[in-house]
Amino acid sequence: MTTKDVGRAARRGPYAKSEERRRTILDAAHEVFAAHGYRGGSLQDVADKVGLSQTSLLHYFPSKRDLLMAVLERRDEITGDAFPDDMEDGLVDSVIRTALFNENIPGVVELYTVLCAESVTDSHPGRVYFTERFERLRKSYARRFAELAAEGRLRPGVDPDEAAMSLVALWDGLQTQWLLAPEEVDVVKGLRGYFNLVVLPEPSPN
Amino acid sequence: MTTKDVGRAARRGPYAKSEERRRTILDAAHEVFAAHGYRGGSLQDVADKVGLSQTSLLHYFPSKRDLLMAVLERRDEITGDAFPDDMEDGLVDSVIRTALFNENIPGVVELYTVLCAESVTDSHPGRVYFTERFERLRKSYARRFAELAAEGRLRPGVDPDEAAMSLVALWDGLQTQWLLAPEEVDVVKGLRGYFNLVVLPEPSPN
DNA sequence: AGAAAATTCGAGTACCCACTCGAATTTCAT
DNA sequence: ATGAAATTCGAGTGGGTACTCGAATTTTCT
Repeated sequence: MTTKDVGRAARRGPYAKSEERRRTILDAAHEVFAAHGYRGGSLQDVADKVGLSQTSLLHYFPSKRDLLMAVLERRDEITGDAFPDDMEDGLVDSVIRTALFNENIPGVVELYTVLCAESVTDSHPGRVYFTERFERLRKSYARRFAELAAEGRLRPGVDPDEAAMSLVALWDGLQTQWLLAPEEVDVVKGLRGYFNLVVLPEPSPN
Repeated sequence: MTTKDVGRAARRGPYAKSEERRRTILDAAHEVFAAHGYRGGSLQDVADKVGLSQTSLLHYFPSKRDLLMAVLERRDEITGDAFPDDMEDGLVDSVIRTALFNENIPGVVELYTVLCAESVTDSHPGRVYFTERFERLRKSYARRFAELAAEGRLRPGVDPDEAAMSLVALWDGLQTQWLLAPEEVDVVKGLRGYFNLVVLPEPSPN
């Protein structure tokens, strides 16, 4: 027997198309939550977008809350920011590259921005996700800034922890302004400006 | 005749307690929208908090949208940030003072943060308010930074417009992180750090 | 005091919400 | 092929939503 058979029932895995269906649903939910927020978006909206009944949707994700959590996990997969450490690039280059990449996926940025602020409201299911995300990001960037400091490439007087906190804040704030006025706000420019203030140029090898 | 009398009707102003009622309702709506967002908060919640029927509430504010706009206007009155120019203080001091003040009114900060991000979603009634607010803030701060630059107190290479955009972004981003982790994030510290990087100390009068 | 206007509310409307239940249909391992 | 599991859905449940309507009550002006 390949699987547990409690009594005499034989469990069978999900069918072939199942995984693809789940991805389709997640993409639709991603759109809906980005456009209307978690509270403003409905399961019916998502089901309609997939071309599925609301009931069938709930077969894959047993509650709206579960759907949201899955969408947030998928967002992490798309952006790959769950592991901001394992880059070979330096801090500056990796941040700028991601920011440039984000310019092409405004929907993902919108989802992030909308849900992040919504999550500070009472008993929002995304609250833990964002709290932990910020904690992780601050720690990760603080380490990178500390490395730069050790190389003498951090401007004297700058605290790595504070720089990390500020970098995350600046980035998020710029994205919010960019979503409201894409023509007038340049996220990458703002981040470059901050790095120019904080990290000193690499010493020429003389 | 003191007022227009179309036909023969004699208009009478609102009664004595009316204005106070309106303020009470606005305060309750402020709380509700901060705690649950615009979409998540209901007129019933607000009415319950005031101790009024939902119908009576709609006598004062004919729609939920109107109520939100009134709340946003009231927020401006509270923080007085509609006129960030007419301060006698310097840019740095006035920003830091406001940030210190905000530490005592987390509810106002929460309302602002939640509604701002929510307003980037489809056809949100607050969208215009926040778009215009950002435009106004960026222009105002850019002028202040330009004044500093004229006095030789802006670090060389720093663009006033970019600094204004970044200051607003940093401030908002710090507030978001502060709401999610008040013990770990210090908004004032982050802002001071940025000013230390960007504006040079006043030349001693020798 | 009397009348009109402002305020209050109970009841109702039409609609949307997340979620459940039971049954029909499709897939797939044997 | 066949039977059991996975998938789908129609119908319903209980509840909430913003908002309307008509009438009762309270306030204010004359």
